[in-house]
Amino acid sequence: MAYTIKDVAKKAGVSIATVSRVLNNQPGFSEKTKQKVQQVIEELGYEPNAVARGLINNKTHTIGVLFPELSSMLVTDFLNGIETMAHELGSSVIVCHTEADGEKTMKYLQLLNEKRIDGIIFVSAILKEEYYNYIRKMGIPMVLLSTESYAYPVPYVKVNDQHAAYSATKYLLNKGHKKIGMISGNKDDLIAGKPRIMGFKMALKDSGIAFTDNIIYSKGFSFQDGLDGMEKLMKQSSEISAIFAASDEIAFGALSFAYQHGIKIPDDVSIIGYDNLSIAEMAIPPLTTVGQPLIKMGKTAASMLFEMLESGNVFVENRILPHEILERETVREKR
Amino acid sequence: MAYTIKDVAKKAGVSIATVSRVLNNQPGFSEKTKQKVQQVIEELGYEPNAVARGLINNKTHTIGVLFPELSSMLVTDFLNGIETMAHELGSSVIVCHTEADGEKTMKYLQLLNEKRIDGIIFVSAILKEEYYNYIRKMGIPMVLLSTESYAYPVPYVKVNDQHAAYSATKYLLNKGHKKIGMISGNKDDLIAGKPRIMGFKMALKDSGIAFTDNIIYSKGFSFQDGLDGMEKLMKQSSEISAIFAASDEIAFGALSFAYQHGIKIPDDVSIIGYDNLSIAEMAIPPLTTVGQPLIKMGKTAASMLFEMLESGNVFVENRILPHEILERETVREKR
DNA sequence: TCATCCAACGTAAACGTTTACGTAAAAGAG
DNA sequence: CTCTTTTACGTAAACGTTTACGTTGGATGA
Repeated sequence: MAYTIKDVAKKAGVSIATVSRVLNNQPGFSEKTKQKVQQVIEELGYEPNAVARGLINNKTHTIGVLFPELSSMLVTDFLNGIETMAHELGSSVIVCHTEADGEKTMKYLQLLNEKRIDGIIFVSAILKEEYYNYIRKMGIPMVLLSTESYAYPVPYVKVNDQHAAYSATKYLLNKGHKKIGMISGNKDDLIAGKPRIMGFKMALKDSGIAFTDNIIYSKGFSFQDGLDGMEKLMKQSSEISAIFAASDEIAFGALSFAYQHGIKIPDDVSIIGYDNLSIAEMAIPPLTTVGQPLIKMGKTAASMLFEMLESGNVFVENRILPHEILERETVREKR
Repeated sequence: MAYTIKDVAKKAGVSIATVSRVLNNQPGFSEKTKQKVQQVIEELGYEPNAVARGLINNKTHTIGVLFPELSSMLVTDFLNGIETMAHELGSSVIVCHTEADGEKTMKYLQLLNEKRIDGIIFVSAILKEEYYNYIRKMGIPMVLLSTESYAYPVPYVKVNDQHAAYSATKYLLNKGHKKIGMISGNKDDLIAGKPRIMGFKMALKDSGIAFTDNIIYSKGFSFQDGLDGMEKLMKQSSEISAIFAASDEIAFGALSFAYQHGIKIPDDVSIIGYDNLSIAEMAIPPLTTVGQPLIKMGKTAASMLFEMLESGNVFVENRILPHEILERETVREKR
């Protein structure tokens, strides 16, 4: 059994209150007793029980992070950022992966509630009414990462998807491309799907390019979607010279399809992705992409949460982090 | 404030002991009171406080996972497996990334100790004496994932690296290759480095092929190591027709270098990787590799931990999971 | 010198559970 | 019908902390 504060108190010849006081550096003890107590703590290797502390302080120094899936490559960087910041601020993080399943999500929320975590970061999924209501009842702060809620006042950290998509498309236009296609994600996805499509369309329109239906609508943002999307796009509008892929994984799929069918990238077709996953620069050829600052986003989400925790405010400013175009080798100037 | 067991007891007109009994399904209450209590619980939306439970039961239903880094792509799948199994068995997982830093690791261990977690999974790093001693003192079970300890009796789950490397090399040999090179990881890494080198050498030897120094020793297992390794290897022994890369990331680096320098894969040189990361099949061309069952390994590590927790044993059988060769398109028969 | 104040503690209640123990009533045995 | 056993509870202690409150003893002030 681990030593308790009582053991320390007895051995140091003081009361547990005094031990607690030096532990928490609260006034009410002399230098001499401080020395003595700390010496005993050292000797015994005593370490306070965070569970007991949590019970009385109503604070567990633990936050929960809800991911729809752990297989996506985005989460690694998000988690990295979150964990780094949380640990810096003295908290631990519990990961949950909900598989985008409503029932599972509720189970996780219940679990996290029972564990009395201090706050929640909700990642890359839509915040359903059921979730929101439950978390409200829990009475703890929450922030959304890489998603936002139109229905509920929950602070979020994101990049501006529409703007980023606009930039990506504009980048292709500036390179002289006129016939540009897009392999989009799910157009019914109001967070990551539609805005990127909107940005794409808007850039074309602003450049005075007549919009010819060059958008392939996929189910998701996966490699397979890219593979399928590229096939459809090539069949449907073979004259295009550049493609905006709504995610890096889609871009990889497109790249793969191109490779399999002798389409040279970027000689025949240019491709720009979206996300800047760590593997983007490992692609062949290295993928030009509009990057989200993934780790930074994770860190930001965590600090927002702690800001709310400290201030006691239920809300905090949203953060729109800047995107950035990483020029690599999948886009070529069109003469 | 959330409701407590007292609120339930009062409203149901029973004592807190009775509420606790129906909560834990322990004998000592009638069907009628059970109904009543459950109804009140439902009405109030009461959920037990796991912190208080943890204090008295000395069990937090939380395990800790220590990763050296969260950026490697291996961890996603490991974490996925661990989290899935842990949640299935009613526990949460706290992630820690130590950045392979001794001091940080000790800090994390201390934190986990204070939080009174039930067990630890230690991933992909060497178990230093300091760590081991500390965890022993914590008095909780631990299992090693994708690593093992020669010095201490800690159960582990791994694939047989040497055997897997042997298989990979043999696979190349069976395809008719005679001049085979290897881009290895760190040869001083006794867990993931040396065994793979040994397996490689042994396969060559068993096939009666004179060993010519065709091994490039890298610092790690990264993309950059693959890029550099491939360059060195091509310079040093340009006549080789096949390469065994000690990790998929190294293989990606090699692929990239080959692409940049007009070396055709697999026409000029065949490459086999190691790990079977999810992105292996997204590579161009899709990467032939010897696969570790990453998710399965994570799940296995978790179940071993829970087996130890339930049985109270400090040890449990090690698990060597089978590897498997995934034939894709980076290896070609040599005529 | 004596009242006052403050630093330096100790005591005990509280946090929300679980559980050993006690007790009254119901059920069963003879 | 009485005695014993069982069922269905309630009471209170315990888990390891924090903290409000009370109690010292010495320093300070007049």
